[in-house]
Amino acid sequence: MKRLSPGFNRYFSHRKSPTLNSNTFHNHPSFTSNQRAQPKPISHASILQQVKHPNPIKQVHANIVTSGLSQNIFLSNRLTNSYSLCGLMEDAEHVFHRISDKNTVSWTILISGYAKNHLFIEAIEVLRKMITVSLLPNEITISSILPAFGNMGLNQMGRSVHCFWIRNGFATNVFVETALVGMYSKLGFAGAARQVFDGMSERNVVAWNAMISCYSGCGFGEEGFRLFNSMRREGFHVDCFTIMSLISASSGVEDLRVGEGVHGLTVRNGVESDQLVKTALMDVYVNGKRIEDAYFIFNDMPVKDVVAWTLMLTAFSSGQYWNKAIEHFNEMRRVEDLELDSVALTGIMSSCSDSGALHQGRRVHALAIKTGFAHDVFLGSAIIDMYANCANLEDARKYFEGMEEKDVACWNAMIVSNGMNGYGNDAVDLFLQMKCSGINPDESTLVCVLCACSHAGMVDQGLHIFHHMVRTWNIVPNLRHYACVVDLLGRVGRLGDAYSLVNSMPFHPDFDVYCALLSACKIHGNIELGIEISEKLFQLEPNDAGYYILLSNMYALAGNWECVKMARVSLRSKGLKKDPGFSSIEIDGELYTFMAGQKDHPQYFEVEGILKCMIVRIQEAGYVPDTKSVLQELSDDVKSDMLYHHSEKLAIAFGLGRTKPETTIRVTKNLRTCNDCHFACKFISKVFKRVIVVKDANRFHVFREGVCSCRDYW
DNA sequence: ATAGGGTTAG
Repeated sequence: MKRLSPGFNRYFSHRKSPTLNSNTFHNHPSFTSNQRAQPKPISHASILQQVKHPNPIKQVHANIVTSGLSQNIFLSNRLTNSYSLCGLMEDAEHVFHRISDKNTVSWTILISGYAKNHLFIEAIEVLRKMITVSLLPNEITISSILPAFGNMGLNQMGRSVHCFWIRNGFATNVFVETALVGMYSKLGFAGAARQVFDGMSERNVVAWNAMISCYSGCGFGEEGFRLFNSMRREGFHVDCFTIMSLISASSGVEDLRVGEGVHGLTVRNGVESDQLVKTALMDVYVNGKRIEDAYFIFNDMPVKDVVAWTLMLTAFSSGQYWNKAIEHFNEMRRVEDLELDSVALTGIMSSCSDSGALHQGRRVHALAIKTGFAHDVFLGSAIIDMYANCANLEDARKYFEGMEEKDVACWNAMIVSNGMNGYGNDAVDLFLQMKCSGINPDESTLVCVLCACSHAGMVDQGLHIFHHMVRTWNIVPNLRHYACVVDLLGRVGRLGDAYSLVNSMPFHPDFDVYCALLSACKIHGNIELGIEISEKLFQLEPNDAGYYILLSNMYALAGNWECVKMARVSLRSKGLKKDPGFSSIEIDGELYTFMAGQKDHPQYFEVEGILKCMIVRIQEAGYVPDTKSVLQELSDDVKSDMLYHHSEKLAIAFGLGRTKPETTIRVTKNLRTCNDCHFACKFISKVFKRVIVVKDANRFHVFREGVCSCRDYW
């Protein structure tokens, strides 16, 4: 017998210090009194059962071969299973193929192995081969293959296997039925899942959990909670899987009290120490924008894994605490034994993208290269997005062209990047190239191309692509697409066409559609239609601050200050707040964020003088404050002062003071930039001989020598 | 030998 390698030791987690020599198998704790009858197979098998890492499995494998036991079907099956469990499907296949008389168990192990490794097509293929050699799948084979149909959306195949099961008159089996519930749940057929569930003669916790998670996954969270109550009435013990399903049921509910209730349940059922439960709870609070509560749970975790760290990172990023996100990421890198993965890198990359932090983004890109993740397509699309969002289309393009593998998301990111910069023709070219390279456009592609056409005023092109994609790519247009087309038509002034599209499309118009129409009304001065749309929006969602603002802005444009006041008062009486506008600028790798009128900003003393000087200089060059941009009834002096303190101007003034002459100034704004700031930026670029890049919520504006890249069309 | 759970981009 060959000696096992010393590395074998550390894979025995349950044994403190096994002495490893050829006697190990015989000394193994699971070794029982029948050792004399069949000593070797049992010891090999029991070791295989406990070992979860590739190397010791290979050792045992070699040992089996050298002991002349390779034809033992029981051992070969176990070996196939061990390889499958640690993801080595090639080795599993290898062992499987050497079994001369494969039985149902051998086939089932291989099928379940592929399914567990999410190789569903392979799993189905093995099942097909199994049937061709005239072996009938048993109840375990069936429960192993069902998830494959669910995950692949293979509705027909799943149903036919379900029929096969019934036709063959197998006795009811809780595993198969639970797997059927899971399959129908993944396919989105909550009704079919419930039918199976109701027909079960025996139900265990797993079956209840599967049904509850089905409801929460299909968006029927309340039904999930109702089922949970029945489950408790019937006396079933709640485990952490139940809690996980309830958490995901509650994360769809806006009312955070539901989430808090589940948090309480978690504590009462003693599963609050589970790592996954904690992470899921963090997610509930993150979704409810209660980042401090999430942070509390995070800090309370005795062991923080990379997922928890990453979730916290994206929480800071989504809350626009960008510096905190960067700080958190740096902290994360210092944690010992915490390996960064592509998800973590993608998280920080998209944070850099959202904040316009180009230097930080470059650092993360370098880190991605160093850690070998630079070719991950997920991270790749985030890298493209980051360069493009930081007004660096050239680097986005360079990276994109160097990519070995591009998926549809990478193409979409590149198309949208061109669109945001106003390069409509390039965006359309990319779209055509994408089709030539064999990548199928998806629903987002259509959005990206339509936006690009819209920004560039390419109405006919846009309409053509819309109709073409719907006809030949069988893309079913959704509300987002209609909003893009409304925008496309509205921007160039075809308000009538836009309006009749809104009335004839097969959906009730939503926020995006009305907003597209409304902004067209604003651009083209159709106040009457604008007020009509604003009121519709207002009725749609009377508790959203955004709609009050829109309505009041429309009244302001019409000069109806009475109505403006009414809208503002009702806004305040409901205690609603609108999202404040802010602009950020990155200087020496640090982000500075300014809010409009924020005179208590730590850098305000530094900005104040430069700002005053900047305003005077551009006024000399012909700038006049556009007081119409202030949508409140105030004196012109007060209006001008408000305009001078818009967040973009504060950030630009700060940038002028902190950077060398001729350096490009890049500012990122969370909302759309106003008319006055746009007007002022042209003068600033000319007077101070600077290129100014303003990224607003919509697109890029590159101001150079008094002209903007958007050609005043946004 | 069999079923159910957390993070990321467009």
